Amino acid sequence: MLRITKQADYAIVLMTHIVSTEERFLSATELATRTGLPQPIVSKILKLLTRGRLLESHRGVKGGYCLARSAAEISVAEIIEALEGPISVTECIEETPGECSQEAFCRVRGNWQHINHVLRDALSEITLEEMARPASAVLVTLGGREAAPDVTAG
Amino acid sequence: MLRITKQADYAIVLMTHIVSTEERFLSATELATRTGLPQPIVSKILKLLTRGRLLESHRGVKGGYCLARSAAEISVAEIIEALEGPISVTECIEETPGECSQEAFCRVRGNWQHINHVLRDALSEITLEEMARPASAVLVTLGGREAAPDVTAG
DNA sequence: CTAAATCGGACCTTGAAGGTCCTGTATCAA
DNA sequence: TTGATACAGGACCTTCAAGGTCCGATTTAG
Repeated sequence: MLRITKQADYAIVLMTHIVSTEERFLSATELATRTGLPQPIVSKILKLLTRGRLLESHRGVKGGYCLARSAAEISVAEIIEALEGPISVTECIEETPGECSQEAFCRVRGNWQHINHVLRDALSEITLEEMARPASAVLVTLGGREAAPDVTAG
Repeated sequence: MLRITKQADYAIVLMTHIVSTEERFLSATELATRTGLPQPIVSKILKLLTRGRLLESHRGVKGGYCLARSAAEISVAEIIEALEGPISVTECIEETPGECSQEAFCRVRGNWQHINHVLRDALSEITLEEMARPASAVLVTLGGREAAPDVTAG
C-alpha cells in the first residue's frame, strides 16, 4: 500500500521512453505502440504531463510530445504530482469540526506534515534521468526475485 | 495522493490514545468514545493491530487492549503495515508478460525497489512515541495554516 | 449464570480510480 | 484549399476495493 495510481506508474514508464528517444516529437500513438499501453490512456496521461509543464506538445501532422526540460531536471515527485496532485500521506477531512477539541489530534497533524515533507523530499531527489538508467547492482539486489518483466514496475 | 487508508490514519490516532493512557486495558467502546470514531470501526482496527502484534488483547469483562511493546519500539511503518500490508509504492501486475521483453522496464523496476526502501525506512524511523508527542515548533511551521482540528490528521 | 468484552467473518455501500469516446482545434503537406 | 493527422478538453461509463455495519461464537470476571 501507500500506492501511487496506475496512471502515475504509466507516466513514469512513458517518460522514460521519451527520454531514451532521439526523435524530436513522439506521438501518443507511437508511444502506445512502443509501451503496449492502450492508446486512449497514453493520450490522457500525456495531456496531464503537458499541463504539468513536464512535456511540450506540438499539434498537427508530425506533431507529438517531447520533454520540456532535461531528464536530469525532472523529478519523480513532479511526475507523480502532475497526475495525482500534491503528494500527501493523509487526507484532511474538514467535516465535523467538533469532538476533536480534545488533545492529541493537532499534535498528530503536525507530525504528519513532517512525514509528508520527508516522503516528498525523497521522491524529489530521484530524477527522471536516474529512473531511465538501469538501477545500480547494489540496488537491484534489493528486489531479489525473478524478473518477470511487465509493462509496469513494482 | 500517495495516501494511506483512512483506517491506517485512524489506527495512528487510536494508538496515540492508548499511549497516553494509564489504565491497563482500554476497551473498544471506551476508545470509540474518546476519539469520536464509530465503535464498529474502532473494533475492526484494534483487531487488526492485535493481529499485527502491536496490541495485546484481553477478553471478557474488564477486558480490552494495551500496547504489546513500549511506544518507542513501535514505528509508524508497522502500524500502517498492520492495516494495509507491506508498504510498496507500485503494484506488481503479473498479467500479460509479453511485449515487455523490450528494454527500459526492468530498469525501472529496480529503481522502484529503491524508492520503496527509502520510503519505508523513513516511516520506520518515526516511532509511536514521537507521534504521541506534540510536534516540535520547527516542524509545526511546515503546516503554516489554521488549525481546524479534526479526528484525522493531514 | 450473566454481563461485558474480544474474535472472526459475512455482508452491503459508495466513491474514486481506471478507462472510453466524442467534438473541437491546430498544423502540415499535397 | 483541403484533407489527414495529432493534440485539447471534457463528458461519460464501469468496476473494484476501501469504508463501514452487523451478527454469532467465545472468553472472562464476578
